[in-house]
Amino acid sequence: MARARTTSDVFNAIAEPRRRQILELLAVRGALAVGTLVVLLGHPQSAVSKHLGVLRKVGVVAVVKQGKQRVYRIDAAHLKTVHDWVKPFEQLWDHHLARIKALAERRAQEQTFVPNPQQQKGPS
Amino acid sequence: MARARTTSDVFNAIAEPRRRQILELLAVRGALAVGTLVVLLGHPQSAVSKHLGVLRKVGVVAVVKQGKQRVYRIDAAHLKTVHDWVKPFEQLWDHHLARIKALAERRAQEQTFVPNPQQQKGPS
DNA sequence: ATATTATAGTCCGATATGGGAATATGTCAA
DNA sequence: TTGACATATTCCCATATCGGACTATAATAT
Repeated sequence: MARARTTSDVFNAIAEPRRRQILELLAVRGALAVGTLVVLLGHPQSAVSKHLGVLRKVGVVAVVKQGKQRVYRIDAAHLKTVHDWVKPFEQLWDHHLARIKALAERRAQEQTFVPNPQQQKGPS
Repeated sequence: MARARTTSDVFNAIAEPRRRQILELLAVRGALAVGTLVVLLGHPQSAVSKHLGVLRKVGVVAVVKQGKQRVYRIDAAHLKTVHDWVKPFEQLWDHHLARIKALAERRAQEQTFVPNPQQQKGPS
């Protein structure tokens, strides 16, 4: 098996910096035609279209034909997926949990509970 | 150029589902030795170690030697990067912005302002 | 010193990029 | 119809995986 498809997941889709940049622009300006994005980003049209293609397949952006242009806008629902995932980690940096972390670290030793030590293959 | 390194970015690091799973476990249990993770995840030790390696290089986890075990814990600061990035998009789904989106879409037409139409190569 | 345990790292192979160039498709205009 | 414009798609290629099997390294026990 190789690396996962960029179109398999929002997480994979936003791993690419340029794709994130596109989303940022769409968020700020509301909706943009490909040509506008090409100008704003300064990347070749080919690249922009391909990135938009990935974002489209994942569902994080939606298109609307408008004459010969295609206007893209964000479909934030899928970004919410990412948000919902990181959100729970918030507490780990929000509060000064440094001390609690240290505590957990010490506790990890006794808790290590390795039921089946040195197991090379996963269980059925 | 090919795909970006998984170690280049937190975004790239968390693109992998198993890596996300590891972070979830570490968040809940506080800190865990590799062996424990191997058991909990059911993946071969080799794979777990490699994923931990990626997370380590990105800085989202930290290790502490404890005898012959290595106890990993989350270093949430780097996850905050992701959080800070998606956060601004929150408003796009929080409120029923459907109408506003539609408005922006219509507005996009006039606003399309393509200063240099059909530009295959990016500017210097 | 030697064996054992806990992890990390290497080698291999199949696969999915992402960029550039060129081309295809689709839409409107004359 | 023919042509120009806006986008999407295809080709080619260098590269970075991810998993599995195996090996190397480190720490502890005997």
